[in-house]
Amino acid sequence: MVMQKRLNYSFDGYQVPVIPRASRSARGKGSIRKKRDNSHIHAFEILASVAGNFLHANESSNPENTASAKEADLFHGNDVKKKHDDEAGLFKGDLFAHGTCSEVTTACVPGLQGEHDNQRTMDGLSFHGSHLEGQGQNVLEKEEGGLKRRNSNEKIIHIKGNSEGFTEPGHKVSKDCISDNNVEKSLLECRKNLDSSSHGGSTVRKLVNRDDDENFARCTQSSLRNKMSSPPPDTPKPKDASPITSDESRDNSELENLQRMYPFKKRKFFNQTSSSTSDRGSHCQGVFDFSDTKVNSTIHAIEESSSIADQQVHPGSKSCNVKLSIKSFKVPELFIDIPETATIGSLKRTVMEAVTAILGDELHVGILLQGKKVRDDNKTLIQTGICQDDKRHRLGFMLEPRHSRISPPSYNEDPCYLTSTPQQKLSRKSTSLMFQQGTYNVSQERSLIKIESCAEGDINMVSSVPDTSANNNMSKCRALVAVPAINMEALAVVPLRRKSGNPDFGQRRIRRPFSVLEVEALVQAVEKLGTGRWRDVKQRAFDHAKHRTYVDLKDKWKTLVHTARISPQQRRGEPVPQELLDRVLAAHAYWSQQQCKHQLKPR
DNA sequence: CTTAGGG
DNA sequence: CCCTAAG
Repeated sequence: MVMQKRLNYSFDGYQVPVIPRASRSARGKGSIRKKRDNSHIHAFEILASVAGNFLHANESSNPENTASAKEADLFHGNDVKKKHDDEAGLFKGDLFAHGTCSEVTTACVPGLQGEHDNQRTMDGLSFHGSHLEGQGQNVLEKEEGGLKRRNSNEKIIHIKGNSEGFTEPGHKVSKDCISDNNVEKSLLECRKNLDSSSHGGSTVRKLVNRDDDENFARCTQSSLRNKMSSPPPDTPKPKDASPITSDESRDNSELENLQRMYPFKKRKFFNQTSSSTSDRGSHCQGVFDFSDTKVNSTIHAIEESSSIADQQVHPGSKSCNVKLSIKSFKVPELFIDIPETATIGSLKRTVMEAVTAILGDELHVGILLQGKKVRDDNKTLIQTGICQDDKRHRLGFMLEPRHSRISPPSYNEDPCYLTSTPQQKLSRKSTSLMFQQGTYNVSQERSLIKIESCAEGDINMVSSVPDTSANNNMSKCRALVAVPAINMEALAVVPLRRKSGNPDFGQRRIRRPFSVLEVEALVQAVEKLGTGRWRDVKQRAFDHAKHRTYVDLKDKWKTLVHTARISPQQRRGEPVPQELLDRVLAAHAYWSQQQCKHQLKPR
């Protein structure tokens, strides 16, 4: 693995402009898929194929698996008759034939981290203490506040303390399962490993894909799927779980962690057409800076109209309006750790993601007066002491989870407590993002997350006071984000559905570009199955990628064919290796021909 | 539910 | 990606 120099950017606070309601809703219409994808998300996604980048080298070294060999098999008639053979047969020598997974990396699964030292690589995301409430948190690293890295310095996103719920989905695969020979056996082995959650031993390597749950082709297996998906997202974890060191608990943790793994990269802003930015929901809560209590009227001016302001004015007092102008909300300091080789686009996305991590959806505003949270929504401004005279020194706003129920700190469940300072020990549970069966949803529980200093509590929160405590708190609210140098394209966006709304509330699915790995998997599957069996292709190579429907695959193939035909200059997006495109054309030509033959001479 | 294609 | 006619 190449060590890449990383650049660190630190944002001491991130200004989040107050966005007029009208400006959001990027995608207003479109209908959300009416039918739910029945496939379930699997935390353990196996990459059955190798990234295109690795293909060349591997293919050349292993005659048995060379593309040419396979193609010979595929495109020279012999295999045609088997077109509709049983699936088992199809697994033979195709998907896994291309290259070997020698380049697999290991997912840095929270909870596994530090436990499996034998894992070759632990690339992935690592979040300290933040999320993973309850489940599996016991396995979180307890190291104090630092970013922990495994091996390479890449692909690590570490949110320190404040942000929660983001973990990288670990796509792992046992190397054994991708051995050159006996693919089927390997497959079984793989499944077995997955099923048993690495009972087989610590030698299981995990292949990770920084992408979401997407990229990859995996060892699809229904049994696995069932297993993985069976436990309800909210299945309570055994609180009295045995020490993490036990394989079993580790496995469980692993499963759970994986289940809740959520790519940091998922954005969740733009969705809902008609919702306000602030009610999006967040993974954590932030404290923000409130500028002026009374400023000239600006479009941002907030008069006494909000919940608080709507209250009746204190009887007897002159009803004067309090005008507030929140120029921007400030997000806690963000640390970005990104390779020098990363692109500007990557940096932007990284920052976006970091911000998104902090400002999720379903947020609501909290009011702080003189550092204390004003909990009574029914009080009037004047009753509360917010009036023109207050100026800015006493009023503060903060973003917090919508249903911020602060529960007594459960040190057992919240890893965060292990590393937090007393002030940071704020409720931070149920923050994990999870995949719900059939849909990419963020756990609703995620709304419980908060950023330390922003927690509900009477800690001296922030606020507007431009000095001391605010700064201190701010410094604690940092998010350190490391980003992989590559594959940023794979950072897909995930649709976030409003918890309140009808999930099926028409919404166009977010665009999730295919990664090279996915393309590779698709190509391989199509080479083997042909272009008219998308259902099978899906099952074969994208079985666990619930967000990839067979229609998507068909569409992707269509675009791949198109892409392969146009000049490289005209191509956009993450470049697809020419080798793959060549295969696309070859396969396309081959299967088109087959189709013709079939039509002309059905029998 | 799948395919196949146009949008 | 979406929408849909067809099978």
